[in-house]
Amino acid sequence: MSRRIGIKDVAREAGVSAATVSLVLNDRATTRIPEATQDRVRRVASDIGYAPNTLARGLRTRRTHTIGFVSDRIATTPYAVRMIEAAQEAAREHAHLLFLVSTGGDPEVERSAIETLKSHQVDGFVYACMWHREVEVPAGLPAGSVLLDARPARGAYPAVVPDDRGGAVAAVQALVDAGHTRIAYLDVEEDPLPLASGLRLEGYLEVLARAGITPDAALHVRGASDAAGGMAAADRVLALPPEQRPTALFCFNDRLAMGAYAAARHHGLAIPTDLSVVGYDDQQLIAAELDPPLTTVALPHHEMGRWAVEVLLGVRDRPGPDETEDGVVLMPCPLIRRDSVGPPPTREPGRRRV
Amino acid sequence: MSRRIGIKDVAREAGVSAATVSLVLNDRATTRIPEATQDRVRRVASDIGYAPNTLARGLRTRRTHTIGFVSDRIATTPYAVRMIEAAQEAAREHAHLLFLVSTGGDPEVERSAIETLKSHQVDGFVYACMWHREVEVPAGLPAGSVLLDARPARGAYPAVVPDDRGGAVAAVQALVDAGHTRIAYLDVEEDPLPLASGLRLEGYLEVLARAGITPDAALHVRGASDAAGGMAAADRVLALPPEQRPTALFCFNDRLAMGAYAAARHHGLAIPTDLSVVGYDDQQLIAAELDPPLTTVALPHHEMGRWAVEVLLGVRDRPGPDETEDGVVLMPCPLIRRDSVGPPPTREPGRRRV
DNA sequence: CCGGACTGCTAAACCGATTAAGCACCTGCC
DNA sequence: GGCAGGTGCTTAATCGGTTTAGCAGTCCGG
Repeated sequence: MSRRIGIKDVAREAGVSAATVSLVLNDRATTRIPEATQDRVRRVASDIGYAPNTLARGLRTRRTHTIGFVSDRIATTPYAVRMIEAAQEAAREHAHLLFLVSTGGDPEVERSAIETLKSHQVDGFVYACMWHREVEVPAGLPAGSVLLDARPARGAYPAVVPDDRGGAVAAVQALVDAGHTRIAYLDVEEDPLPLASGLRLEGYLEVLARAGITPDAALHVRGASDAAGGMAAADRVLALPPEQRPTALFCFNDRLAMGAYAAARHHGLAIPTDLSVVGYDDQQLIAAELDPPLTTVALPHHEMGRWAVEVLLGVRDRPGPDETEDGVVLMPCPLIRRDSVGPPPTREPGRRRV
Repeated sequence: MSRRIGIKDVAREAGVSAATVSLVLNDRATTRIPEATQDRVRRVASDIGYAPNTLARGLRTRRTHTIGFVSDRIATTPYAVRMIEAAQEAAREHAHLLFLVSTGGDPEVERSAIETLKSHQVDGFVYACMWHREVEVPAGLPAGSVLLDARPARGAYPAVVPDDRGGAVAAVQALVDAGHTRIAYLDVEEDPLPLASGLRLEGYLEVLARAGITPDAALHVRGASDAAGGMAAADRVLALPPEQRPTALFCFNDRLAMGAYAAARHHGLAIPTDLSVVGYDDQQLIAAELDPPLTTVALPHHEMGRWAVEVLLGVRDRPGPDETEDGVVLMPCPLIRRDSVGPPPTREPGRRRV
């Protein structure tokens, strides 16, 4: 193959200097170069199929139009990937390219990935987690990097996380609004507890308090973060004596909710007639497929991913202090209403199904 | 911030020329430069924190150590993302970085993404689909680009797709081995039909033929690609008269299988005692969470992703013609044995459950 | 007719590396 | 003493652009 077509070729063909071509194609100092010349240059450029070499340009301008997106994992939880998709989309809208690196959470890999990206002269970094976490920002991550689904243990970085507390408030409020007063929280059991666990608990308690409902410790149960754990946990609260038994379940996530459905079935309870259930995460594969479809709270992965690169590129104003908590912005988690919430049963909590 | 540390700084500090530094740090022409000097250069480089500028190097050497990964989507099906993860992992192992672009399948976006990536001088392209498809390779995609989960409609490109037919063979064979002779295929209903649908049907029929089982057209049913569709389709075959009713279901995917579980429940059939079920895709969220856990066929996303970049980088030999079909390599789909397959019921297909 | 301002460009340095060509010095041999 | 050959580097060109400074030429006012 012959040499790539460069700015010089355009210059020669158009009968001007390379400098002029550069000025024209970058709309620089445009006043000084007459339209006629500009048109000619542009015509020639497109005729001979000129394409700029971003490398060369970046070398000179020190802006490469690339972003390093470093993430602990990418494929753990299915929908967190939306963050990446949204980040890439936002990057594309602003003519940037995303370098994707997943480190598996290994600090050494992380460090070396950051160095590599720096040597590629990325314009900035997004440091993402696939779970809402507090992170020790890796040494070497430049100031101004933005944190995604992570809050910095120390240091000031723009950061965005889901508003787990607000999401829980919306979920539990929906239950209260439907008339429930005995609402259980099927929490997750993990070591260490995810940040979201405590935040959602706060939201849960906040709504109860506002509604004048005294929290019942027996209604806060924990289970492993899967359907089996959800089933076991739900089973415990559903086995309580009738007057103590909850009429609604707020589940830490959709998998627990899936287990709760199974437990409800075993107890002969129909959803939402006898028991209302709200999940969290809005995992389509579960939430939409369950029978009945699960009312749940969605994680704003898309919005967060977009936010991160827009802030990084400076095309979105960083929020004022009122929108943030300790400097990290809380992205709202919308309640997705489907069919698993209804009013509490009026009398006996339902008859057995066959 | 002061200027970046460059090769010249190392040169000055070590008392040699920039050329020497370059030669030493790249282990070039090493015979001509004495160990003492080399050590000194390397020491200085690390002392003053020299990091090479990959852009400058790439400009000169015409190798940027970057790969363009362009994909129709990234977040549609959760586990397909593993392809990206594996591709990135393989790239990292060979000191390459991945530019991730998702185009949403829009040809115009695709075209422009490819141009952008070219202007960034990527060393090569992976063109990926999130579903096994035949694709019209976009104009502008250079020869030598590798196709991932896609087979080219025309033109010769290295390409890898899952061996859907082989996966179906494994699945149905497991059923036959368990003793089943009446095996239904719960196929997907979509327009157009995915390639996988036909291939898995071929595998299904192949096993039946080998086992001397005459296929029963009534046992090949289609449903929408979700739990509801699976339920409806399963319902149809389970409602057949006892002597025609299948004792095992091979499902196009795990979501259909999930629906089949529900249908089985409605018919009072226990899995695997009364009915055996095999899925496809191994979507953890479904397959592992179902009760009982679903035996299914896994898509080799990880292996395919890795294959693509290894072939692109020339570190893996392209397969001989025996491993391929029309020049595209078929990556095996392993059967994941869980608990949804058992021998067919001996007499009556089970009593009603309470 | 001269000087200043404006117009329309170009020359050349620069970004940070790689690399081909070659220079200066030393040694050894005839 | 002269020359070949080896050693240990350096010089300078190059990759493909951007950008600053400034050069010619023209116009215009005085």
